[in-house]
Formats: sequence, C-alpha cells, structure tokens
Amino acid sequence: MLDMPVTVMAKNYSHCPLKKRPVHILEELPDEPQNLSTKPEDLSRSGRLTSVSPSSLSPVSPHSSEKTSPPPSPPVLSPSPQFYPKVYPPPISPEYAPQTWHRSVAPLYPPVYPFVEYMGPASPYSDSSLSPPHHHPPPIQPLALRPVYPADPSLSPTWTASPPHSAAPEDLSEKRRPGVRHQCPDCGKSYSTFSGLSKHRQFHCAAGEGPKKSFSCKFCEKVYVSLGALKMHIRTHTLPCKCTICGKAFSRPWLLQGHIRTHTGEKPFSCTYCNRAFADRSNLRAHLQTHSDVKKYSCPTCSKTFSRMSLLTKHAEGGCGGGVHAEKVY
DNA sequence: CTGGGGAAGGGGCCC
DNA sequence: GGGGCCCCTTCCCCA
Repeated sequence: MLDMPVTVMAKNYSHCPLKKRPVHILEELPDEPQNLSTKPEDLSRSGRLTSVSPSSLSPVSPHSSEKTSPPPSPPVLSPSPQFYPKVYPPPISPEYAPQTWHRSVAPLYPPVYPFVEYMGPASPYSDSSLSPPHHHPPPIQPLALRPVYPADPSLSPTWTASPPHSAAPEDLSEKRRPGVRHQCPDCGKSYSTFSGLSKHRQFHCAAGEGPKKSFSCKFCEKVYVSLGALKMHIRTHTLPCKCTICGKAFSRPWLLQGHIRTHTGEKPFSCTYCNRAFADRSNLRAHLQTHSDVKKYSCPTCSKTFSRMSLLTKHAEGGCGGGVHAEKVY
C-alpha cells in the first residue's frame, strides 16, 4: 500500500477565517524529504513581503490612494494585447480539463514508460525524497523497447516495442557475439551486451532521442520526465511554506506570499479603469475583462462573450446548445 | 441564476 | 538545478 501522509481535511475554516478551501494538514510525514522550499521560513519569520516586481499591471502600494496616471476614458473595449500576448490554444472541454491534484483521482500524467528498471547505486532515486515508481511494473519484458538502427550512423535509430519473442534467434546470437561491442550512436559509449546498450539508451543517454527517465511521485501516481518537475510536485504534498499567522501551508513561497496578503490586506495590483485594487494579478486580469465589451471567452453558438471560462461553460450547459467548445476572443 | 471577486493550485519559462 | 515569477485555471462565496 502507498505510504501516504496523513492528510486531514478540515471540516471548516475556523482556524483561518480567510480560507475558503479545505486545508490539508500534514500530520505526519514518514521519510519526509528535506525542506524543498526556497526560503519559506525567511518569508514567514520576517513577516515582510518582498516587493512585487513592477509589471504592466501597475502594482501600487497598499494604502496609496494616488495614482501615477489618470484612468483612461472610457475603457478600451478589446482586451489589451499587453495582457494577452500569447496565442492561446483552443480551450479544453471541461470534462477533459486538467484538475488539481487534490481533486483528481485518476493520474493526469500517464507513465512515460511501461516500466522503469533500477540501476543500483547510481539510481536517480537515491534521494530519499524521491521514490521509484510505486506501481510495480509487470514482469519486465526484455527488449520491450529496442532500437532499430538506420543504415546511416548519423541518424538516430527508431524505437520499436516489438515483443521479445519476435526477435529471431539469430539476431540474439548476433548481439551476443564475443568481441562485438554495441556502441551507442548518440554518445559513443560501447557495451559488451546489447541489453547494456539498450538500458543505457533507455535510461541514461542524454544525447539519445529515445525515451528518457521517468520520475514518479511516491505520494501519488504522477510521473514526471525531469527531477526538477518531480521535486516541484512533491512540494504540493509536503507543503513546506507555512503561514505563521494562521498556520496554513503552501507548496511554494510565492503562494504563501499571496496568502499573507489576505492577512495584511495588501493589494498591489490596481485596475487602471476603476482604481480597484487586487492582491492577485490574475484576479486583476479577470477583473479587467469586466471592463471589456468583447470578453475573452465567446460562445460559438450565440457569440456572447464571457470574462471567465466557467461562465461560458455554465452558459453552454444552460441551454445555449453550443456545447462547451469555447473559443477565446482576442 | 448570473456575474464577479477572492483565494489558491499547477506547469512553464527565465535568470 | 533552483528560485522567482507569469499565466492560466479552478473552486467557493457573494451580490
């Protein structure tokens, strides 16, 4: 069974009047990894907020009533490009939209590999905070992934997932012929056995184009292709950044920083149209949509636009008939 | 019921 | 590789 941390789902928010969401309290964390936080204690101990970097969203001091520039009149109707510089992909239908981990039951990240084989002391999981995939793989099929080398040595081989029994006996004998070295076409390392080369190419060769290592979270079923991504994810379980005021824990320092603003009342982001201030930049961005006649999300059926995807989804589900195949308006 | 605000989460990117 | 930040998204609450 999984060695999960004890997570207490608070029934109410009495311990923090500002919270609207249930709070996960890690009561015990067996083999708790080191504090992966950057400087959470510095943040909470000092109680001093780091300055928010200036941006296009014009942060202002918490209690400043003066504005650096008069609000433009009247509000521009189309979203300012400075806020939406990206080319957005088509919105995902909510039924397929990703959900946050604490709500999700099914893993969002299917394993990259059918299996991961441990390689002894040099294992990437030597860090106690990182665990090997807790899904014990099915019996390892030798040659489950094998490279097919092209004639041109400068080209990377393709990988095939042919079952082991598909390899002809003569092929195996060829691969194990004494004196024959199996060289990695990507990095040049040679191995006495084909399986050695195969393992190298699957899990160690950074130059290769084959599948890379996978890093599995020991607290849930998510799998990442990089150690950094896994470490970042693990913080969502360990929640190393703790608010000294209410005790709520967060995965990242800047999340805690934003939370502390809910206590201090600091709202560094102000709307240039109505002068309303927000503690969160994204909330200001959403607010700016309310000043626009043509909003970000439009119904493909009736062309009505909405400031939020959730509103469009409700609209579509409410009988417009257009479904939730929303399109963003720019 | 709808629309908006508040709070928070995650991945990605840049330094 | 890690930290900080950005952006998007989601959920909850309220008017």
